[in-house]
Formats: sequence, C-alpha cells, structure tokens
Amino acid sequence: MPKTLPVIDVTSPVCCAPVSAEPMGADAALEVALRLKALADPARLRLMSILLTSDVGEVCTCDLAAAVGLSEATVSHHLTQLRKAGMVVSHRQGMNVFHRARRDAMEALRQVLTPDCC
Amino acid sequence: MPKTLPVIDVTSPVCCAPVSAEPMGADAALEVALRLKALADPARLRLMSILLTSDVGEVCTCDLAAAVGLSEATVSHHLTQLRKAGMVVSHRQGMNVFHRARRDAMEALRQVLTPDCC
DNA sequence: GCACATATTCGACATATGTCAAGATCCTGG
DNA sequence: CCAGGATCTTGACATATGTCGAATATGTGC
Repeated sequence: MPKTLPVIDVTSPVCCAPVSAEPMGADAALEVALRLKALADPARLRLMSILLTSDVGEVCTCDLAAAVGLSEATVSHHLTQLRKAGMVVSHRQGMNVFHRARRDAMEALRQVLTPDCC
Repeated sequence: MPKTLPVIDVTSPVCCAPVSAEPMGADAALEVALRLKALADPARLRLMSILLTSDVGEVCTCDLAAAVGLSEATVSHHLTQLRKAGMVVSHRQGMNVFHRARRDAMEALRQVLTPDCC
C-alpha cells in the first residue's frame, strides 16, 4: 500500500466502470474503498466542499479549522488523509499551508462508481 | 437518524451538486457521509459489484458469501449496512433471501459528488 | 411435527478511527 | 539570533467497525 495513493486512472481502455463491468477483485475493491473512505467522513466532506467552492481555489489550514469548528490538529489529520488518497494537494506559502481540491480525482471516483455498464 | 436511509433525493431544484454548490452544512455532510461509508469497505464494494453485474439482477446471501469468501453472518451484516443506506433491497424467496443493487441510489450518490458546479 | 437448509441476531474480540492537548517544526519580522 | 504565529506530530483516549462462532429464527419437504 503506497503512502499516498495516486489519482485513479480513468484513461485505461475499458468501456465500463469497474464496479459494473465485472465482479471487482479484492485488490481493486481495496483501492477504491480507500478513496471512498477518505470521503466517507462528515468533517472531510465539509473540507472538500469548502475547497471546491472556494473562489481562490485554495484555503489555508487555519481558515479550514475555523470553518468546520475543529482543532487545527484534527483538521491537519483529515487533510493528510485526503492527501494520501489523492483528493487534495497542499503547498506552503509563508507561514500558511494552502490546500486545493483535486477535481480530477473526484471525477475519477465518480466514474468508477457508474452503476450501468457502457 | 432514521433506521433506514432513503435514497438521496436528486429531484430537488438545484443546479449544482451539494458538494460543489456551497460549503456543506454539518447535517448534509453527515447524510452523504453515511451513504459513502456504506460503500467505503472492500467487502461491501465487492458485494455491490457482484449485484450490479448479475445477469438475473439479484443474488442470494449464500452465493454472495461464497463469492467474497466471508462467513454468511458477516455478509448478512454488510447487506444490512447497505440496505440501511438505501443501496440494496432484499426479499425472501423460499429459504433464500435475494438482494438487488439500487442503481438509482448509486447514481444519486454520484450526482452529489459532482466536483464542478452547474 | 421433525429433520434439514438458509438467514439473521447475539456476544465477543481485535483493530481502526476521530478527536484533542501538548510538544516539536517551520517560517517571518525584528 | 530570538520571539511569536502557523502547522504538524505524538500520545492518549473513547468510540466505531469488521469478523467470526454460537445461538436463534424462518422456511421446505417428508
């Protein structure tokens, strides 16, 4: 299990979404489950939502903590989870660390979950 | 929190997906997180995948247990989780209980997660 | 009604997870 | 270099979760 999961690859030549193409193998299921688990938490969903709706496109840790009403330590933990799953990217700028949602990763996850084949 | 979650309503007059329309409130985030959590497990993902790819459209508990290599008790537990989240429906037929994936629920969840507004 | 097959519920257990306070790290401005 | 602000890491804790074996229900056929 890699430290940080790469964004799910949707360029592979398959006509159907993995979940509806054929019964998923244990390995593929684990891969997708890890991404979903990253989103399957109220706090992380709210963080993603804030990032997705940000005008500037990125928000620093302190503002995120204030927005969701959790300690900065907890928010930092959640952001690490999201980063490992490839859902956000982060970079320092002075004292602050800014975070940005990966729209491509969100879209890739949606593609994987398409219920109807082709 | 209701015992069984209804399928997410996507007929409400909003042009944007909740996650990208505006910062999600704690209540909405919890709702969506519960659905995601139902899918965010390798065993449950495989179960959904088997149901989605079944020719007949439904599979009994025993066959599911055999397919994923878990005890029937565990599979029954997972199916209860999925049913509470509105992702599957189940019905008895003789000695067996057959389960069917709710494609509409899958699609609704995908809609909610659309990363780009409008 | 009884033996048998399928399913679910009930403990019980190990593991994972979310949360925070406290300490450590990293950066800027004197 | 030092003071102070922002962030991350660590330790600790309560809670939730996945799994199974055993017990209990539910249904079939004789």
